[in-house]
Amino acid sequence: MDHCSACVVRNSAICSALDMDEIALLGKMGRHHKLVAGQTLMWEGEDSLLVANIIDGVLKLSTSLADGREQIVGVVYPSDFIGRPFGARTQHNVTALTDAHICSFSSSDFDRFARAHPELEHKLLERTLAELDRTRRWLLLLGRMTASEKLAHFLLDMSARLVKQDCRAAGPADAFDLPFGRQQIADILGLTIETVSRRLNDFKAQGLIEVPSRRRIEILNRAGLESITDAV
Amino acid sequence: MDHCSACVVRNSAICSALDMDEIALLGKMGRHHKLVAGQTLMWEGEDSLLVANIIDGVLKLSTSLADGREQIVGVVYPSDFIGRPFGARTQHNVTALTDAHICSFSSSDFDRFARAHPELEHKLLERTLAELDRTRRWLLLLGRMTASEKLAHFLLDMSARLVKQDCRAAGPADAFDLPFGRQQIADILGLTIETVSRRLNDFKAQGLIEVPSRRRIEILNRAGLESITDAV
DNA sequence: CGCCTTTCTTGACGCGCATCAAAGAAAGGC
DNA sequence: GCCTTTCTTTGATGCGCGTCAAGAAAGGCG
Repeated sequence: MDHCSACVVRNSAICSALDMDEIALLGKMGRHHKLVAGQTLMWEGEDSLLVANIIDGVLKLSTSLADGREQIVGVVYPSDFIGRPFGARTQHNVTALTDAHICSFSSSDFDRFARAHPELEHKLLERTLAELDRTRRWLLLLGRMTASEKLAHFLLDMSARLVKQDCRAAGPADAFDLPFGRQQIADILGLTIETVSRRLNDFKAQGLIEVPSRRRIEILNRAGLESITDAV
Repeated sequence: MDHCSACVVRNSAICSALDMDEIALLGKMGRHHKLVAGQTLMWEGEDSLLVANIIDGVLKLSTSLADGREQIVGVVYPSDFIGRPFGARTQHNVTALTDAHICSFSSSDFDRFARAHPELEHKLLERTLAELDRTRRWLLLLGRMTASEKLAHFLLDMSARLVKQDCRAAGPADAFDLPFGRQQIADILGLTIETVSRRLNDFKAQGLIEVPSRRRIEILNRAGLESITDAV
């Protein structure tokens, strides 16, 4: 796979830990893959057979209860890594939210390669530590915040992640398109779709945001949103 | 520090990745430390100056909001590892729940040593991946479970972790002492202390558990508790 | 042992968010 | 273009859990 030299995430994915020769070696084991929005790549509970780098698109990690209640436990973006190396069972579903490109490896191939390349493992460790920090902050959100606080937090977080890559000419500075529908926002924040809709309209009524189309958000008053998350 | 050869967690802590020579080297950098119950070892937001292995005792990781709401985001037991290697800021408070012994290292010493010893980093990676899996399941609990489901889950989880090390002669099989007070259980589950107390008494009234003293739990009907967590 | 502090329980009450229901808006198919 | 399907909004209602307020039990300590 000589795609690697042209890969758009080559300098930000974990591959950046490797030199040219190593990349070539790893590249031979990788398979480029295309996912359509809605497609599920891995299922909760099944053996962990593959891992992958996200080249393009957004995917969700989710778990659910027997009666259908669902919780999104992670969202991954280009250059992120998905899958569970080192022999455990997959703990959550992995589903594409948008059309996506990934570069996948067989778990066993990847595990073997990683153990032989400490720099790669180190990169993976740093990513995993950062993801653990982020997930722990999320516990605070789910366990202790009100619906408004959750949503304000969510919007600010999304703007931090999404604004840069959104280069629409017109419109105010803090504008972006969410890769989520209302139900998915609810599944991220531990709310119902109705509550998400209502609080979003409250924000609109307060002049904090504008919602020109279903998935588009424009932040009109960032300080106002921040004051909601400040937890006086 | 020649304590290492006599260390009780030597075969289960991350040190188990190392051979005798390496352990001796790492041991020289480590300092044995004693904590009393309630003592806070690290503070949210401060620079990450040390990491440590837990030798004995139980500690909590917690974050809080400006108005005092608190969420426990992790609980660590003997042989677990605490602190944030590789240069980030500490994201949560670390507080001893019981008297505790730890073996601590300066972050910078440890980072340098770890980067030079891939086997150690690998062990740390496996631990971090497992902790991330556990934390993500916790998201499901906080985001989507009712108070009773949360508590039943909690009790079963605690029994899995605590029963083995509790060798009190008398009493039924599934008996253990929690290292938590009611408030701490509430802070783990995203509830209030009153709700914890009420649901616990419900379980008692249903004959599922017995609570002979404040911190002691005896599971009388495990299947009954499990059916609560099954989410029909 | 008695006093004091801390922790836990119990009750009354109300709010926030879920639930149930239905209408409205956007998107996709042909 | 119209029709169907899917997603979102809006309204009415109710329950679960939080909040507020005592009171009871358990520890700690002189």
